[in-house]
Amino acid sequence: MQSFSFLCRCPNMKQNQQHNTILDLAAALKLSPATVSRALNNNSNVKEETRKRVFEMAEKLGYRKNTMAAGLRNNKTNTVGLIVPKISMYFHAAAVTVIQNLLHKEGYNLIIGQSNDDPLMEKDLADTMFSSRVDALIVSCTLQTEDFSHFDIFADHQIPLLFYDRVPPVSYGASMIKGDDFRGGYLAGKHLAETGCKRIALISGPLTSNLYQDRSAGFLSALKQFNLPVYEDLIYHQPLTAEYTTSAMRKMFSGANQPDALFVTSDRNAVTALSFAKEHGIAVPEDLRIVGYSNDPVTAIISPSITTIEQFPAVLGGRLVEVLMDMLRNKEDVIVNPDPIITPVELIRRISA
Amino acid sequence: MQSFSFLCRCPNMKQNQQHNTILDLAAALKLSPATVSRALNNNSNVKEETRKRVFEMAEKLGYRKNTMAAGLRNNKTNTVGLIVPKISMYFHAAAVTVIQNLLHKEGYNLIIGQSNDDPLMEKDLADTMFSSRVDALIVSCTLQTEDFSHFDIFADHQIPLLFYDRVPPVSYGASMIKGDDFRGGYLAGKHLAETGCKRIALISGPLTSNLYQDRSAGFLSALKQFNLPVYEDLIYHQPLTAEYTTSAMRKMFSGANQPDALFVTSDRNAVTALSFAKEHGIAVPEDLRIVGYSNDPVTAIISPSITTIEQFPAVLGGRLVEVLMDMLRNKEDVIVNPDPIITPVELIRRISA
DNA sequence: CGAATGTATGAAAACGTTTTCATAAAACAA
DNA sequence: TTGTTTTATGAAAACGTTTTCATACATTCG
Repeated sequence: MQSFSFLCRCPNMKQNQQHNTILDLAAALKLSPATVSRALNNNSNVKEETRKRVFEMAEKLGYRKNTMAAGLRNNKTNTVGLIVPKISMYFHAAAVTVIQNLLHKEGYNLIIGQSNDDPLMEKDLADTMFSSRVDALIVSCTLQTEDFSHFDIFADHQIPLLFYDRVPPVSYGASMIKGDDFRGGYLAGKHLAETGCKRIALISGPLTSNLYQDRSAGFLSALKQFNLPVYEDLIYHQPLTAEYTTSAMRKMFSGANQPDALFVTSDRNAVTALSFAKEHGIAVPEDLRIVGYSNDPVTAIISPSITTIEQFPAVLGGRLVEVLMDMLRNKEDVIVNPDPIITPVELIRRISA
Repeated sequence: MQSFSFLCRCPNMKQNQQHNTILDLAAALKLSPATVSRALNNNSNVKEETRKRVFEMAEKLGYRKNTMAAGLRNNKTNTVGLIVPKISMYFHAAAVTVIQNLLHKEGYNLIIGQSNDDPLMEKDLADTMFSSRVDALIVSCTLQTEDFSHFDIFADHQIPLLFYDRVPPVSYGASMIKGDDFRGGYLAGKHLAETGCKRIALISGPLTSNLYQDRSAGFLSALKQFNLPVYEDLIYHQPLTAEYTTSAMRKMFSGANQPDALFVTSDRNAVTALSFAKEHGIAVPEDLRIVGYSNDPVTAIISPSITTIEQFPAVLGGRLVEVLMDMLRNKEDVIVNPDPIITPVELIRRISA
C-alpha cells in the first residue's frame, strides 16, 4: 500500500511554487522593498554590501522581476510590436530574424503579428499592439493598404512608429526605411539593356504599393536612358501570383511582339516565369533573359540560376533597429517627418541574364 | 513673426494625447470605475443601458484597455512565448506562421525568440519569457540542448509548456508534439529499398537530437525489413552544414563502396548532396537516388526535383494550438506526462528517387 | 564643537485594472 | 404592510513595481 505513495514522491519536483516578489526579498533581508528595488536596478546609491546581499537572495529565491508590474509603473513594456504580411516570405523571414536578434540584445521583446496581406487584419493587429502598450511599432504594410489612419494613434501618443519595405507615401509623414527600389529596378533594366536586349518586358506587382511603383519607375528610367522602347503589351502590373504570371507569359509569347528579356519584381514569380520558359522551349538566357528581385535562395539553386537584386535584409534590419533605438531614446523630441532611409541594393549576376 | 507660429499649427494633429483610463470613462459617465470595468468585460450584472453608454463613451474617448494593468491584476498576459532555433528555416517559418494566426484568433499575442541554435541563448530566452509572464511557452529546442532544466521553472509555476519538433526525451516529462520522424525515416528507407537500391547511404544530423535519432532509427528499420545491409562507411551523423555534407559525399564517392542511394535528413543538405552529384557527373536518379526531409519548396523547384518527406507544418501548428488552448483552459488540473502527440508525415515522390 | 554635506535607507503613493464586499433601490412574497 | 430576494452600483483593496520625499546617521568643514 505504502509503496504507491513512494512511487509518487518526486523529491526534485517543486510544484505549485509561488512567484517571489520584491516584498519577499525585502522580508528575507529585513530591508524595505524600496531598497531592494534600487539594488536590483543597479541604480541609486545603495551600499555595495547591501546590493550584493540582495542579488544573492534573489538568486537563492529564484526571484524574477514581474515585468507587468514594472511596466505599469514605468509606462514601459520593453516590448516592440512588428506587423508583417507573412513571416514565411523569404525577405521578411530574413529581416525579422535579424530584428529579433538585435532587439533581444537591447533588452526588448518582440511581438509578431501577420496581416496575411489583409488590410483589416492589419488594422486589428495595430489595435492589439496599441492595447498591449508596445513601446514601439514596426510595420511592413499590406500591398493593398491605402488608408493608414489606423496607425495615427501611435503618432498621437508619441509611440515610435517605423515602417519598412512596404511603406506609406511620404505625405503620411511617418518614419520609414526601405531598400533602394528605384535603383533596384534601374539596375535590372540597365543590366538587361547592356547585355543587348531590345524588347524588355516587365512583370510587376500592383502599383498600389510603393515597392512596385519604385521598381517599375527605376526600370523604365533605365530603358529611357538606353533609348529602348517601352512596349505597352510587354508591361504587366498585377498580383504576383503564379496564375497571373503564367497568364502574362502566355499572352506575351503567343503575341507577335515577343520579348527577349524580362524583369520580374519578385523572385518567386521569376521562378514561375522560368518554369514557363522551360516548358515552352524558350531557352534562358539565349532566347530570354530573366532578372528577379530579392535574392531568394532558390534563385541560386535553380538551374539556370537567376540574376536578381540583393536587398541585404540583414543590413536593413540592422539599420532599422538602430533607428528604432534612437527613436526610443530620444522620445522627448520626437523626430517628425524625417526623410525615408534608403538602404543599398546590388545586382547579383547569375546565369539567367 | 507671428507667421511662424501659424506654420506650426497642424489642426488635424492630435499630439501629446494621454491614454484614457477607466477612471476617465467613469468620470465622464458619472459612474464608478468598478461598473465601467464590469460593463467593458461584458460580465457581471450591469444594466443594459449602462453598458451601452459605457461602450459609446469608450469609443468616443478612444479608450483602450491597458493590458499591463489588467495582466498585473489578473495574473494573465494573454501572451504566449515561442522559442525557436531560427525563424527563417522553412519548417519553422511555416509552423510559426500558422501558430501566430491561430493564437491571434484566440486572443493571444505571440512573443518570438530565436535561440540561433545556441543553448545558452535558449536559456536566456526562457528566463526572459518567464519574466514577461507569458501565459504559456512553446519551444523547439536547440539541436545541442541536453540539459532542459532551464524550463523547469515553467512546470514549477504551473505554466503550460509545450515542446514541438525538437523535443526533450520522454523522461523529462513534458508535453510535446512532433511529426512522425520514425515513420518519415522508415518511408524514406522503404521507398529506396523498393526502387531496388542496394547500398543505401545516410547523411543525418547529430544523434543529440530526437529528430535524427528517430529518422535514423526508422530508416534503419526499413533497411532491416528489406534485408539490406547497413554499411558503416555509408552512415554519417554530423552537423547538417554544407561543408560536412560535401565532405561526406567526397569520402563516400572516393571509396570503393559507393552508394546507389542516399537519405539526407534535411532538404537543404539534400540539395547540397545533389549539387555535389551534378558536379561530379553522378546521374540522379540513375546512379544515385536521393531522398530529403521536410518538403522545403526548393525541392520542388530544383532539377531534378527531390523526393522528400512532407511534415505538414500547418497541421502540426494547428494541433499544437489546440493542445495549448486545452492546457490554458484546464490550468487547474495540469496534465502531467501525457504521451507525445505524433502528427503524420508523407513521402512526396519526385524525380530524384 | 556645531553646521553643512553626503550616504543609505524607509514610508507611502502611484501606475490602471479587477474583484470582493457592502449597500441602496427595486421587485416580490406573505 | 413588512420582510426577503434580486438587481445595479460604489468603495476600497489588491496585483508588484518604482520613485518621491523624508530621515537617520556618518562624514567633513569652518
